[in-house]
Amino acid sequence: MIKKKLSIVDIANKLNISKTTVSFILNGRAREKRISEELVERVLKFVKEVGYKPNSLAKSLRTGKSHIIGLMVENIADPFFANIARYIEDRAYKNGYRIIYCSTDNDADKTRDLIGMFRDRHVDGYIIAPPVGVEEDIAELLKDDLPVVLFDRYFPGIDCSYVVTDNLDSTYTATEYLVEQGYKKIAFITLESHQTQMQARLDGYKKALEQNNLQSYIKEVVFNQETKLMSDPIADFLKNNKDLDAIIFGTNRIGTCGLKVIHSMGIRVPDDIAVISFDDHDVFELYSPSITAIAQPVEEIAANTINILLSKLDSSTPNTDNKKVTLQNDLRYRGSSQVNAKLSALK
Amino acid sequence: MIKKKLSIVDIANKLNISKTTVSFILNGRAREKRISEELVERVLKFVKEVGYKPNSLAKSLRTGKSHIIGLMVENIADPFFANIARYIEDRAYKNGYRIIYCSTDNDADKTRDLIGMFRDRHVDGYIIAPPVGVEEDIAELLKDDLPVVLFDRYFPGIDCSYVVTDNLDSTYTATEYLVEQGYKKIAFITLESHQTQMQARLDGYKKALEQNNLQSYIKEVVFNQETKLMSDPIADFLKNNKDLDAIIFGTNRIGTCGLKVIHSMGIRVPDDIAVISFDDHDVFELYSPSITAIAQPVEEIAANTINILLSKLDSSTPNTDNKKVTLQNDLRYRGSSQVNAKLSALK
DNA sequence: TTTTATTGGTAAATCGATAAATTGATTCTA
DNA sequence: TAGAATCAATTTATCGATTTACCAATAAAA
Repeated sequence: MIKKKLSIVDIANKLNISKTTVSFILNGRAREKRISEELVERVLKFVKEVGYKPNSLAKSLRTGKSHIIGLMVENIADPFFANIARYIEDRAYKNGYRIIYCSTDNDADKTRDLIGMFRDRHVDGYIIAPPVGVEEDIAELLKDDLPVVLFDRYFPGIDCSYVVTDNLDSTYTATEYLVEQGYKKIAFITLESHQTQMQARLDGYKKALEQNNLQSYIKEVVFNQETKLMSDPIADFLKNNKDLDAIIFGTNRIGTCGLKVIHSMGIRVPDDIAVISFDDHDVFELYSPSITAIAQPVEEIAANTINILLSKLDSSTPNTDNKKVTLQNDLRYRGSSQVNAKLSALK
Repeated sequence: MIKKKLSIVDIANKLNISKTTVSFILNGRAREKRISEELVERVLKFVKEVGYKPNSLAKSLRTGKSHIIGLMVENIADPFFANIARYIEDRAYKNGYRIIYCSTDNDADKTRDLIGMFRDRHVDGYIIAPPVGVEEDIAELLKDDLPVVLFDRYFPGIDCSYVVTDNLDSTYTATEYLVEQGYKKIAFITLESHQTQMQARLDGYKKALEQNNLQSYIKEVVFNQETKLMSDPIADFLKNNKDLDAIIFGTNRIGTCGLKVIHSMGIRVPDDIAVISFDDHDVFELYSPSITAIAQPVEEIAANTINILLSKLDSSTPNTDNKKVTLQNDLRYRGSSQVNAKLSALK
């Protein structure tokens, strides 16, 4: 007893009318097409009765619209991206859009491949946290007039909508804050990356140090899913720089990883060393004493991103210029730097 | 200069051959269809030259296969689900499948709607962490011979493949462990839920207490995205049960939330109270002293799930019986219970 | 009276692929 | 030498929708 799925033709046949009429009615074009109230009702009633739902593949093929948004994040397992994905998914869903997502791993080749796959699935819009190396592919999408919004990072040379945060300013402020508290040997441990946001974070740190004539201690770690491959270099770095009095971590991932290293080396926070991390995370809040963090406004980032895309997708709004949004981060001062601040004030 | 996308007809016309021939060649059926080597090469070369890629919508419409897997998790922002999603995505990608995902929020109506949407997009297979209330919808999918794998929970009454962990056994062991350490007033704080896995966790706790003739202290909290709405009831519960000496949390979400409450109330772990949480999380490892956790084998869960689905999708393997997998959890003993254990041994 | 509009629809083309049936020329087989 | 098989593709149907073009009958306008 295989219940074959009904098609619009079946509906039309059952009602002895043409499929065109059914299509018009189902697409709300009945009035426009002057179809009688009586027939409209009869069709709607029947359609509801048998639970007919139009095949969206066929629909997409004909209309060119898929009502799917392609979302490319660096790694869906990263809480920062997972939270953004969650918010975007919700807003999209409420607007009749679905999400196909994938993780790029910051791999340009993989990303290129994925963009290609999104294209031939005719996704209606693209939300991308792009890795370095896909500039041309993004440019290509734009050239073909496809709606694209970048987030977390962007390409300075390309005129494309994006939503980012003020990374430089945040690390600058955080570093200045540490300097004011009396810290002199402040390290910046970050991921090796040429992405705009990571560069800006580094630049903010450098700028603050330069202005205060302090030496910089920079450690760039290659990202790896395998935590150990990231911990070991950090441990080495700390061993070689025993006199550091503060560390700023460039991402939440490296922050939690760094904390584990610090922990295992028996270094006390903040008595031995003060810590600030980019991105907030439950770990930083619950660490004892809690860790100062640069919190990105996750919801705001997501909301801005999806809103820009939805307005591009909404054909009723004129295709305005690309929106470039930079949001402010929130420096959440917590015990890890403050307690020590008090201590050092007593010295 | 709008570069209209090429179709198979354009290719055929340009080469003065039939589109069917092109289709056969592109689908590797050239030999089978005895098409001359020379022509095959000419077509492949040309296709590569102009960068033609078949429209997968049209393909899906005709073949009924979409090469998309529908993934439904409770909440993609939950690290447990995000990590599973990540692994599944990778394996799927390597096998030529893409993922459409969505968060159910454990809402049966929303889930039903999403299943419907997956269906009319003709996803090839379904991976679902199902909320209570969609039994019939799952049964319907199975009746129509669609490949489905459930994970994290399942429906005892439905013959469907699933991958879960031994929840009952884990909380039983954890509770027994606390009892052995001398704890007497052990609370179980969990989410209000009728899902199999949550019930099993509760049952394991109850079983251990009963066997030891101890009183149970159970607090069920309604899940809410808004953390405060979960912290307040927990705080009330703790205030009303000041003499508790240990707590087991039913999920990572409620565990971190509970820790924050404990923290803000000035209760010390493990000196005042011992803590064990279901699901492991960076927070539990980094908390000081670190917290014992029941770690679910995330990768194994994901690997089993996607493997079962892929083998169902692989038409070459005969459609065997449904696989029902129960994996063992890993009880990671850490300071939060051990340190106190030593203390209480000294008393 | 002829033209134009309105009414209430329908038939056929189209989207871009795959699958089934067919073709005409040659070669093999009984 | 009639019939079958092989070759190398081609023509046509199909998937399930939307969209364009059209139609016959009547009413209104010029």
